Amino acid sequence: MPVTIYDIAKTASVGVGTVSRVLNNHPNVSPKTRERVLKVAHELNYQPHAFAQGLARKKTNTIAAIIPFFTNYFFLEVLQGIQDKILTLGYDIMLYGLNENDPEQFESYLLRATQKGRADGVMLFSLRLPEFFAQKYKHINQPMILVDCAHQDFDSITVDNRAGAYAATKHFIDLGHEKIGMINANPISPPAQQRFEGYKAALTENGLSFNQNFYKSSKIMKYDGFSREAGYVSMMEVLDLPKDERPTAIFVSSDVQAMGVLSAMRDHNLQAPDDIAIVGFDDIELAQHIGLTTVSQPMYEMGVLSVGRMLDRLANRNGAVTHTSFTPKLIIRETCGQLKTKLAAVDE
Amino acid sequence: MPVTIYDIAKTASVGVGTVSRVLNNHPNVSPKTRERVLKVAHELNYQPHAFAQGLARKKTNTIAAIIPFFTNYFFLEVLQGIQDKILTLGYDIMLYGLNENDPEQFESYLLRATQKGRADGVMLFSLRLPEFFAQKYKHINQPMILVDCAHQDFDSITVDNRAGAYAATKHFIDLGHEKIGMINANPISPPAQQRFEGYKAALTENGLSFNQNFYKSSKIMKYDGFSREAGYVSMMEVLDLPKDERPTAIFVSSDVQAMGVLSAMRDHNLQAPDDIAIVGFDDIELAQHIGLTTVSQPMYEMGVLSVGRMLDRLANRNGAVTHTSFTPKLIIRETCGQLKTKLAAVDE
DNA sequence: ATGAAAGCGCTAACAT
DNA sequence: ATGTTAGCGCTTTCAT
Repeated sequence: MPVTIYDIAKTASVGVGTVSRVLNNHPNVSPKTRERVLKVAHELNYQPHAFAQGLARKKTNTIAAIIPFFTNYFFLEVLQGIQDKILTLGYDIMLYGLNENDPEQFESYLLRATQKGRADGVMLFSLRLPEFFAQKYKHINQPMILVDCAHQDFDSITVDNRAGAYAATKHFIDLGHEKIGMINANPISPPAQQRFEGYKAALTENGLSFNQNFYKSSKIMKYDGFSREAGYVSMMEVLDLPKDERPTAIFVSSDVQAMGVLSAMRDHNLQAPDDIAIVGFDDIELAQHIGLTTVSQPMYEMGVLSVGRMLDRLANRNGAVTHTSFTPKLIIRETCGQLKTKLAAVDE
Repeated sequence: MPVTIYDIAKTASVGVGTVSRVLNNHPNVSPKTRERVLKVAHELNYQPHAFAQGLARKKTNTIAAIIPFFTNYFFLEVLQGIQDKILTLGYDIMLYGLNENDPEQFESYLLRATQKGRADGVMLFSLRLPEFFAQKYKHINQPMILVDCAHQDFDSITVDNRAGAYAATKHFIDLGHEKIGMINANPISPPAQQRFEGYKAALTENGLSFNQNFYKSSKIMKYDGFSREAGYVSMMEVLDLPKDERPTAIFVSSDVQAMGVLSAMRDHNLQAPDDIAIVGFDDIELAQHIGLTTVSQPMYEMGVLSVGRMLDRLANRNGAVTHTSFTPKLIIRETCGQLKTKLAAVDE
């Protein structure tokens, strides 16, 4: 039989109110009754009932996290940041993981996460918030933090995709490349769009012109083109070009795509960086293993920060909406090659 | 102001009991009142309060999952199975992710997950259950399912590590290898121990003897030796041997370790399978990318099954404890090489 | 400082 | 078939 505060009250010969007070560190209770109650509580091995507490306090101490599993390492690392931080704050995480980019499932999660008495707030990851839901949501008294996606009416934490793409492309330019291509995911996805813009800006701001032949967007739409297969297919298109019409360097909009790109090259007996230099985006764990130069996002930090934002918001519902953007970092490894003039000296 | 069943009752001119009955599909309510109540509930956009329901029903409809994040893809895939299955059953997942193999954090999670009114059951992944906790837990009326770990007193779902290791080793034998080594994680970990047994059994049952020089267990203890670094260090030890005293094939106890093994080989200008053939274990996503032959576990299925077990157990607390073991499958890719006699014909 | 009692929003037993 | 009421286990106001 589970022990309740009534059991404690009876054994300690006090009222339940007093028990509740000592358990919650309320000031108005004499030191000796406090001590006595605490002792009894401990002896009885008392544990508060989470749901009963939540109901009475009108607070669940739970945060719902809606996360697309298919972002793999991205989500995994962000989640670690969240977990570490939230732990110290006494909150629990309710997980809603999307296996597919399925709008219906997404909506059912959204509904569930926003159900009364389920969670104090919801964190949404890498998912475009449907506008109709955004409107509806604003009337619910429950904060929502957007991570790796944005909407003007909600707090968001993102990464500056444009800056990352710019840095990657600029690096190629600094290395002496002039024929710089890009293999993009589906440009309908905001990150893909932003990365494209960064790429193009780096080109034009540095005296190079954008060449349509060097740019391929994804033909495979699964995961918005952020997939190995999509990268493979796009690279095959590039390799269809006569050798001297090909780009000498390619910025790929994600590391998974870069995997496919590298496979395609291998199938043509080509190597990076010797034949074509490659830079990816994301810095998934794999990237390190294969020496892929890429753009790294502070995922763990983003997770930590998002929890901070959530708690701020929980404490102050009416503060101004904030948008925080992290600047990603170029991680130079092998696949981008070195200064073109030195290339002859490079061996694998 | 959130709408409650009292609001519905008032508007529909019925008692709250009736409202509750129609909302819960109880039989004793006339079709027309049912319809009326339903209509009002819909118009008022009613949502039940999760915690209030839980308190009254003495049921949270939540399952706690304690998962080591550092198992990466293993956990990710299992989690996908769980999520897909649990979704169809109206349960939610409370996530407790371990970032490090930290016993203290583990215990605090265990405590939290088993707190009254927090979750109806807990699923424990890849984590050795401390015996003292197992004893204590048996008195709690809350089922626990063990996944990828085992304890005689609790339902468990595991993979037959021994059989997987046997299959991997046997494959080397079939390929004509005679000097077959193993690079193991920390043998204190049950999976490592079991994989070692399978390796040894395959050797001795097929007329080969176990050679201590060909066997290395992990010197690096982080993650029980299931790490890239541990694999790297162990392989370096192997490569310290004179060339003709080295094994010609090595079974590695995990894919992450195999990554390190491959790096070590690269640093010695060696290649798999040409110089030394390699087979891993786990079939992480990476394995496919780099052509690593490995042993694959039905992770998604295990997740699905674990949820099934949990619900069975929730429905019948006193049924006999079950232990289910999946047989893993050898996935043949490039790093194990082909029949030794044909080797000359192979080119990368 | 402390006890009694009224909620929190729901379910379920008990009347009728 | 339906309304009323007593919990579920806790917090918090209101007396004292």
